[in-house]
Amino acid sequence: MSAGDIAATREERRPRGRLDKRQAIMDAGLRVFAREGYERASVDAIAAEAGVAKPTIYNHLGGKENLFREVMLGLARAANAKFLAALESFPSDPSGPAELREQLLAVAPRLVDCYHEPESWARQRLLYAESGRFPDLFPAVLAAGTGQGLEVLAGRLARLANAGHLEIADPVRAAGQFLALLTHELPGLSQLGERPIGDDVLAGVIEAGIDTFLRAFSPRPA
Amino acid sequence: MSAGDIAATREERRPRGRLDKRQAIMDAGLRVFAREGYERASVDAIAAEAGVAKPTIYNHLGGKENLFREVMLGLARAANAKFLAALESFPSDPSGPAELREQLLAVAPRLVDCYHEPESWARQRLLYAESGRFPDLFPAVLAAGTGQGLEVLAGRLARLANAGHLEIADPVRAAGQFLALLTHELPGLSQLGERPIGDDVLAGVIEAGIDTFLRAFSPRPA
DNA sequence: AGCGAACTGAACTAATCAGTTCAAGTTTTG
DNA sequence: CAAAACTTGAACTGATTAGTTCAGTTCGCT
Repeated sequence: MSAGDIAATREERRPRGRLDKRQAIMDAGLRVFAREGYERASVDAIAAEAGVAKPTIYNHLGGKENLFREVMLGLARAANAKFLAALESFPSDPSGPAELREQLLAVAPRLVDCYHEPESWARQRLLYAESGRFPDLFPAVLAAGTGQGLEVLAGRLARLANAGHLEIADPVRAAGQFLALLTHELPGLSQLGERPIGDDVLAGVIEAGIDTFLRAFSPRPA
Repeated sequence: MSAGDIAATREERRPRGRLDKRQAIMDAGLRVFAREGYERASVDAIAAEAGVAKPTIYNHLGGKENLFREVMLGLARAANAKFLAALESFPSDPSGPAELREQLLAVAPRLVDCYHEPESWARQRLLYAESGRFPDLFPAVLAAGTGQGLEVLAGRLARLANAGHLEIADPVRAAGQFLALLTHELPGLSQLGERPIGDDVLAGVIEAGIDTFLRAFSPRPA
């Protein structure tokens, strides 16, 4: 019972059944990978943190490499879902420039949040760290994650342009620039996610990004 | 002449001299760290690739952790020097908007190059990967590297604003946005440095970034 | 020449870890 | 209830690694 009571302090009741062992393993895998990195993360540590025996990991996920891949793809899918949900409140028919700015300022924090939450930092850092050893991971994560959101955002911008609220030649590129303007300071400010950013600082970054974007893409008076 | 020649140190006459062992170790360390990551890189492999016995590494650099730190700081310093050199040809007194744009388009590839060369990708990826285990590394690399360049670029922008060529409220923030607009597509396009980017594609990215920047920060007609 | 410092190669320690095996226990299901 | 499937803990293998030690070699310098 020496290994058990460590896990028992975290989960009050450990169902020995085989129900959601897989999800528990993936959750623990994410935590340990994020904390230690791929190489230093030991399968034993993941098993202990998941409250599961080591062979169970091999039963469900086949091994460390596959577990890592599944964790990363899960992160990408979750991030994409959250990003798309945030895009739901993207302005689609503002009454004028002032309302457009207001609505952009309202939705931007939700979009930036997608880049600033711990899972996003973990995803990005593990991706940067391990895309050398997992060459298929970067395209896969991009496809399941940010890539799709960028396309949808581009569509939203194109609609605004079509309605005369913006002047955009290349919506996909403009969407990338929009996100870059909103997020480029985050790595430095948050020390790659290891330090919180003050709400006022974040609001300043967002406002500056939105204003630069609007100055660049607002229709010019003829 | 002896410090830079890494390619020849393989099988050729190996100078047992004591002078450039340290640099050979750091060069080999960079290569192996970039190729394998910190954890997977073995000191034996670095010693072999440097053409040096293992104890020599411990004599010169004290151990794996310290070697890694030195490699990262060396990368940051070199990147900073190259960035500052590129900034020498940043426009300082253009005759008008057209020449300003032309001069920006001329200097931008040199700046973008600083972010697109292999050492830059290695630095960024190792920094993202290991800043959890080396918490002091991120601030140190930022201070020795990008941080300084950003300040200098901000100064250049402020001079342009002061001369009436641009309208900039916060030069440091504008400098960050300038670089973000120029570089935000690089990770995706180059697969974190593992694939080359076509010159025409890169030129398109640069032109789009410059144009967005200029539309946002050009003086408005009163 | 010759002294002292640096370098070498090789072996050695102590530790870690991925993945496997197995006997015994538990859950699910027919 | 009973068979089938899953889980557990624990031990074990095979391999790798950081860091150290040391006797002998080579180099720089006077």
